[in-house]
Amino acid sequence: MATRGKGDVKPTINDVARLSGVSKKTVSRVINRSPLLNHATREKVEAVIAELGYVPNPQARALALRHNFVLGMIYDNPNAQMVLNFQEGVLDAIRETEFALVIHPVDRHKTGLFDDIRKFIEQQRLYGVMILPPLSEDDAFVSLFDELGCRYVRMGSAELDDPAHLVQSNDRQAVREAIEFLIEQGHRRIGLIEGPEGFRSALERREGWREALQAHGLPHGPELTARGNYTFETGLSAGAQLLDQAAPPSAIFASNDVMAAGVVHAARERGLEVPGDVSIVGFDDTAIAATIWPPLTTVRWPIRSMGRSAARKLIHPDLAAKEQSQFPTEFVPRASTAAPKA
Amino acid sequence: MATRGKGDVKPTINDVARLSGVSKKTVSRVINRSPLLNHATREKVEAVIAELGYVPNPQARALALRHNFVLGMIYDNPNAQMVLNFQEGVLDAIRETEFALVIHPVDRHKTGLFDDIRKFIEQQRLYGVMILPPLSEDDAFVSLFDELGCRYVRMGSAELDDPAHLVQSNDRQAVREAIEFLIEQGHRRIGLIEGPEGFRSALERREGWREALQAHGLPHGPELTARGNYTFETGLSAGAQLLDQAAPPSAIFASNDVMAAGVVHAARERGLEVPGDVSIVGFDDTAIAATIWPPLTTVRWPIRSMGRSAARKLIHPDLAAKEQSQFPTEFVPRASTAAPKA
DNA sequence: TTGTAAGCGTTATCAC
DNA sequence: GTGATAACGCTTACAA
Repeated sequence: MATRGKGDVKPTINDVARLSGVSKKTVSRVINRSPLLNHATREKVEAVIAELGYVPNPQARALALRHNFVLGMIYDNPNAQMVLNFQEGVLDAIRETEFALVIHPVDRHKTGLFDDIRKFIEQQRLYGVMILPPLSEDDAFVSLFDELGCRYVRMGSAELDDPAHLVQSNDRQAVREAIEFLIEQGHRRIGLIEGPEGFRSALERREGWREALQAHGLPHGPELTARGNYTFETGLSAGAQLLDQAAPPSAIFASNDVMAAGVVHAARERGLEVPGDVSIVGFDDTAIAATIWPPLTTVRWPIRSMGRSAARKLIHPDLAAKEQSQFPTEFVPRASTAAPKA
Repeated sequence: MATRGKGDVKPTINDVARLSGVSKKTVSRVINRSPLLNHATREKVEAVIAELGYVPNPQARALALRHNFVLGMIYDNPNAQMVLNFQEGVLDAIRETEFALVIHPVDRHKTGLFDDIRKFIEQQRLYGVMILPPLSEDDAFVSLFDELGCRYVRMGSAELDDPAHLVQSNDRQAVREAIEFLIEQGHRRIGLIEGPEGFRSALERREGWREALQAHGLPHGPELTARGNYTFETGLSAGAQLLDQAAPPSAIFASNDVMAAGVVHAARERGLEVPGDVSIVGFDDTAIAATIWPPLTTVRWPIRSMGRSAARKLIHPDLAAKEQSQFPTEFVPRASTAAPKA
């Protein structure tokens, strides 16, 4: 294995030490930016490092330091696009750094979840982890991270933790604004496709819907809601449930884009025009929002920015508390909404 | 950092050796499944390992072995869903193993791409890498991997390498079958939205289209083709180009699903019914295929299986050459295709 | 079949 | 400020 090619003997710290006439330890000090170091010595060593093209061996450092320069991403999410967007944000942040990203999807319904995560962190000697909803909403994991002495950042839809350990959106307010928009267009019966039970995002989005309707004295009873689990199929069936009523809503807010796409299908299957007969609003602004017909009015969830920030908070723990931890959503009106017919 | 909690001193190989009354080396032999080992000794050591809950330290192994138990995934792809699917396949394969996955997106137009990849492999001391199209189509990378003594597997749309280093689909044949389907439905003018220049997949899919039409003596000239780059927007504009002609095609094959979604939009913008006025076929069968309206007829690209197999080939190099390296596509007829009107 | 000694390339300790 | 020396936890010679 690993038959390394030609003149491929990479320089080590010993080579640098020898050529610059100092000890290993001094070279190590240069690498680790130790403050107590003679300026001249540092420059001399840095010159040799540059000349040799020396790069410290991460495995050796990991062994000595007892941690790797690796960030972990832990998730169990039905929304693939969200995971991918977050991941891209993280990669934005670690580009040009010495850090790498290892991803660790889990099944939250499986027994042994805790041991699995513990093993992952201990084995990889992670520098820090990022945890995505809905797992991030469970404080028990935080205890685990603390016990393992592992930095962490949670992503969530509400204020789950202090700013040093959190990147969040304000889903409740975002949905409130979306519903206000529908009300201004003249809608009076506005349905809700709720997300899965136990998801904080589902709860926040539902409350946003409720608060807006309540503030305007509009109906928000259970006959106007149906539950899905963030998949296309459940959006389809929940949409059907709402549209098949005697007095169907003139607008429907679905708690994410794929479910909204399902509602569009449900409407079409019934010969209903979107937005002519029913307006539809989603949440996420993932790729499908602009891809389906009609283009979907939705709320842009700044997942990529959150991923970027989460990684930065882990890499620079000193700045973590100061850096932004709340990320604004943006309402994106497209063609799936219009004033109601009559 | 890394203030490790309570009674958290993890057992090392020395503890195991001491408690089982053998040398470190013998324990090491047990861990590495050395064949020349007394059965009784092995059992004794394994008992102690189990009792202690000992797990070898991967960082120490990495240092001694000069490679990590880490697989790398290198890509630069406009198709996020494809990347994610492949990634999930890889994760399927490494679950329950000691391997981890680190992902490494790159920009193929950036200078220093080679150095970037070289650095990535050397730094992480990767066990092996998987490389996705279009990068995988460039033999120059193979030379790099060989030079670095790094195992690799390429993913592609045609026969790019020997089976030990390849997971592939046969896109040409897959498209040929899809076009045959349209011809059987009665279509005579069938347009093509081609993928970006320099992509082998784009070429193979175009040739599949051309071969099928040629075999049936049907037109396949440049007036029936337009080029996109696998994005929604280019699908939209290329679709417009085809549909705005004096004699527009009655069916259009788009080289991937998102472009097909763009064509659907282009048709709608012109008041054309899908599939009434124009049938549309995509390629990939990613999530959006079933999500858009009407549900998209497409070719299922077995990306996840390919990812799974790629990882397996890296982990078990001895089996790599024997394991399947060609993965069958599947034609998925849905509602976006029908017989032409007149 | 098993053990001893010497690395692997870094960082930590503690003198000077 | 800087440098010996001993870790870190494992594997690879090479012996026995």
